[in-house]
Amino acid sequence: MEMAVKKIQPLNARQRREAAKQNLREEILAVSRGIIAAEGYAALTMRKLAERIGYSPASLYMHFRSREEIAQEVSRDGYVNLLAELNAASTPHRNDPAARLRAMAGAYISFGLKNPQTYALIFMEDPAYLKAAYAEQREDDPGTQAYMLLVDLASGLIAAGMKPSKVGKPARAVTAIEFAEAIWAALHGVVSLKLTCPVFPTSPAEVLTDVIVETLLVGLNASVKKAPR
Amino acid sequence: MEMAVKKIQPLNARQRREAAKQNLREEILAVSRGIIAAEGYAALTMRKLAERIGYSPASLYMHFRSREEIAQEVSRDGYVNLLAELNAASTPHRNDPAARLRAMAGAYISFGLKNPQTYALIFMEDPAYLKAAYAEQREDDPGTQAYMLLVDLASGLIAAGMKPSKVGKPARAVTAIEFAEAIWAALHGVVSLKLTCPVFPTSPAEVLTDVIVETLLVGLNASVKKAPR
DNA sequence: GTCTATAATTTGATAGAC
DNA sequence: GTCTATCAAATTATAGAC
Repeated sequence: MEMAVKKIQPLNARQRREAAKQNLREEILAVSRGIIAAEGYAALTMRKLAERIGYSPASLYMHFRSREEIAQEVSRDGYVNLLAELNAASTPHRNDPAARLRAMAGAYISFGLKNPQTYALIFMEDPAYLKAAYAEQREDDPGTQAYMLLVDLASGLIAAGMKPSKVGKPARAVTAIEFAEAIWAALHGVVSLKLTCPVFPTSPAEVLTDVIVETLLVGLNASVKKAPR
Repeated sequence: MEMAVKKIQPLNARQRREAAKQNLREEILAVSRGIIAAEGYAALTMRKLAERIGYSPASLYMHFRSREEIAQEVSRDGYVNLLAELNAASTPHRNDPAARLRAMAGAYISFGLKNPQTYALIFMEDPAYLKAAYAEQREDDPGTQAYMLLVDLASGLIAAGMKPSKVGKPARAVTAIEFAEAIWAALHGVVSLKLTCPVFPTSPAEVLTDVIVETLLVGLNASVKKAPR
């Protein structure tokens, strides 16, 4: 009985301190996400950030070493959301690689267009501050997981006989990693061009994506017909 | 006789002033190109620029309204070079659309990888200062010409029966502009990803380009076989 | 832990002497 | 046209009081 009560009791002083510190850290991140999403990474200044959370600029440095460390965390958070959308698009089409490609491609450009500033932070910002994040290459890193999901998509296409054209001389088969990276690059091109160029391309991102994906699929299907059955 | 001598005579005061002013303007641009090419647009500060040309910062404002105006000129210059390389790649393959696509794609990513900072200035920088340039849409603008060259490439492919897969619902044929922009976006994705991401993609840009271009070509060729002859 | 105050720097752009 | 000197405005980050 006593023990049960004890477990429900409020946190002790030390725990409360820890919780408060954790909460403030989370609030800093939440506000940072908001600023970046609305105005971009360049607009994330320590002064503005401090003002919005109701603390002084100096206090921020109790929770983060630097502005870049905040950017790293926000970036990681963006990867989490991207991964979630890619997973949601991928899951219903486990047994249909072509449909899976269409769905994931749509989810990718949709994410980029709906979260332009976050997308820019992750993929289009000067990458110096991301090196640390990439250097880890931990398996639970959401960016790594999104990457692996793309590789899995490419593997599925290849396994179904939908192989990209051979490349190089002498000609050799394309690996799943190369295939995945090629797909990623093409999609990234659509999103990033839309985000940076004010007038070009004139066509909607969805149309450009369709042109690329559907024409690639025709090319891939050509290899299916030739494959032994 | 007098007249002939007159024509050879040194410039008068006014002409010399004009020439000197023009020369200084060109020197400012040349040094700016160098700084941007070596260190990127962010490193182009008026102080550094003034120091390198041996004038004071204030003097720069006699020749350019602002830093952005310099960026516009350098950007235009980059377009001139890009256009030249695209033209050189295109010309030998006027009668072979597929070979022309391969050559132009190679020239495009080669330009981007060899001139990363200039490429970033043109296509990846915050585009506010480019709006003026784009707004003109003059026919002699090198950027517009490069764009039109791509559209011509797409037109050539389509005319040869190499049509991209239909898109939308109800399905409709892809226009040359959409096709050109899709190709451009995919190539831009390869270059820009290589320039901003330190570790991904792991595959060389040339391989990614090959995967995209060659697989697209298979898809395009599929439409040729179906075409009436 | 949080604050005030400020250091230290860098920037684009300008005023006025010459 | 060019210079010196400086403005005005940002920025990140820190020192020291409380």
